[in-house]
Amino acid sequence: MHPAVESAVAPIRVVRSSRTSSRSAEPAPLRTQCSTCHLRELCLPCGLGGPDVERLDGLRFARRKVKAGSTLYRSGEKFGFIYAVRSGSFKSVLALPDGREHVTGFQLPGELLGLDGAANGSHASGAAALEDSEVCAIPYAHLSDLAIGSTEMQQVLSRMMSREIVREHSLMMLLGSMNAEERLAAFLLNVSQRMKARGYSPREFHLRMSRAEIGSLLGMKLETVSRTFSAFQQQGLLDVDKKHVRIVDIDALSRILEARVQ
Amino acid sequence: MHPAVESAVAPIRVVRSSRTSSRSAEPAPLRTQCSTCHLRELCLPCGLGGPDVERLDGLRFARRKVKAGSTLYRSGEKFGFIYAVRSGSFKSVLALPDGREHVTGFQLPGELLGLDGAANGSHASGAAALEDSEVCAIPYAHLSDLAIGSTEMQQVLSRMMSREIVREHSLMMLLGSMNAEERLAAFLLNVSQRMKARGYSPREFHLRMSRAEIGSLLGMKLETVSRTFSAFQQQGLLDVDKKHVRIVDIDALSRILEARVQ
DNA sequence: CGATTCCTTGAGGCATCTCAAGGCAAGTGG
DNA sequence: CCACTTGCCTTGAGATGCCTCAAGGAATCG
Repeated sequence: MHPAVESAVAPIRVVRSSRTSSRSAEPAPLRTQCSTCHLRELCLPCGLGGPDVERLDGLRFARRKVKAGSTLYRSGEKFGFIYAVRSGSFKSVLALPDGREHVTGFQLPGELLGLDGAANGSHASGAAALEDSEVCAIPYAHLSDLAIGSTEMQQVLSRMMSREIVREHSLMMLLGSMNAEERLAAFLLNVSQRMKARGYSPREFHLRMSRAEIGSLLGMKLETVSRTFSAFQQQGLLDVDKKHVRIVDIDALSRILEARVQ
Repeated sequence: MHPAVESAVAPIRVVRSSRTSSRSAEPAPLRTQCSTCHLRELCLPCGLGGPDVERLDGLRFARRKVKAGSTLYRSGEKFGFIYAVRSGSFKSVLALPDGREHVTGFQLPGELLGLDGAANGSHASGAAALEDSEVCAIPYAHLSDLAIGSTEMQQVLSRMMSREIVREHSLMMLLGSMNAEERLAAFLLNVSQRMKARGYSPREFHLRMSRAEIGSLLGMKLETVSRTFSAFQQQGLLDVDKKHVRIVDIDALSRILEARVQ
């Protein structure tokens, strides 16, 4: 990732949608209001009513830019914020004592980072930007305060956490019982779906992460990731050029999973 | 653990604090109060103050017995409760469409079940008792209500969820980058530690789950689990007799992990 | 323009899976 | 009480999918 990653790659830009531009964005200092954010529906898992959003607005979250390759927070760091990706993308990593790391997830705009910190008051994993990115830094204490008065807000908070649990469930599933092709197919379909949810093409996208990072997430070596990409291309499922991926036959890709999961 | 696990194993009983015995426990119908529960410190992750515990007591959670092998809830079922294991033990499983299942965790007394249900209002995984067991059924809505008034209660809730996230992190780590011996060593050390936290011997215990279930959790076939047990025994690390395990050389077992995780 | 990073591909090795057989313990019915 | 079934565990032998090691190419960066 990082500096280099962009390369001659995709022009597909991340976020940046319609209604943002005119107000509150440009001359704004570095604060954000949820009510005017186009990622609102993605960040706040469903049904947060008007009054609650207004209260959220009261907090006016600070934004924070993160350069490609630099970290948003590190493993072991004190937990104070959860972060919502505004633009760009991140990886979550568990650091091993010896300096190696294990990727536990990639985050796209509208997705949350840092939820694991609530367990002990310090982050179990770290997060690093895969490209120049921006986040909303949400003070966890403030969020908790808001939740004290509101069932809804309370539930949103729980739902966010629970979602993370469910997400990891399926990753465990993948790591525990799939072969290389199934893993990569699952990964690609997952990315595809998330891109779609963000209004991008589900059939064509740029992976901001390296083969090694994909491998780390999926529990395989980078060579195997590369070979599996090649295999998919040969089978006519994908069109791959480095980090640019076009899904040619999404049904066949799905069938790879169904074959195993039946 | 409890009833059965004890067997020839550890006599060290769990918590059992001072003020418990005399009141409210015996003739109780099938309701429980947290304040008098010896698993309190395990269920409620740290620091829930007096007033909050009192409010919890007001809920008087229903108990529920679950026969060995029967399910507490199934994947897809409507989410209404979270459960705290009182006695016995459980497995959490993700059901695959074809009927097979993947174990995502084992729960001991004082541990919680069902947290994944908050994401969508229905359980992503199911839970089944590994032996005759008993749980507290905690209505999620009531818990949320309590949390509305209390920062502390609110945080306990979040902490419980976050813990689950952290727990799954390490399982992903295991599944993603360890070999068979490391996986089993990690599993055994984890069980050992949890037994210890419950006042049982960390060196000798009964595994209530089958080789196949351990394998499912750890991402290996039952034969490999069996072979790895045998290997550990030959290396003088364990004394294994079916489900009864005695850890002979816990340091060597730890070193197996450190070798990889360095 | 050399250094660096990342990706691809090949060849061979090994860890784990697959398939198969047998043992042990508990439960069941005659 | 014994024959039989059933479920679970163990162990062996062979197959294989992924890893390891290695080399080369392409793009980026300073």
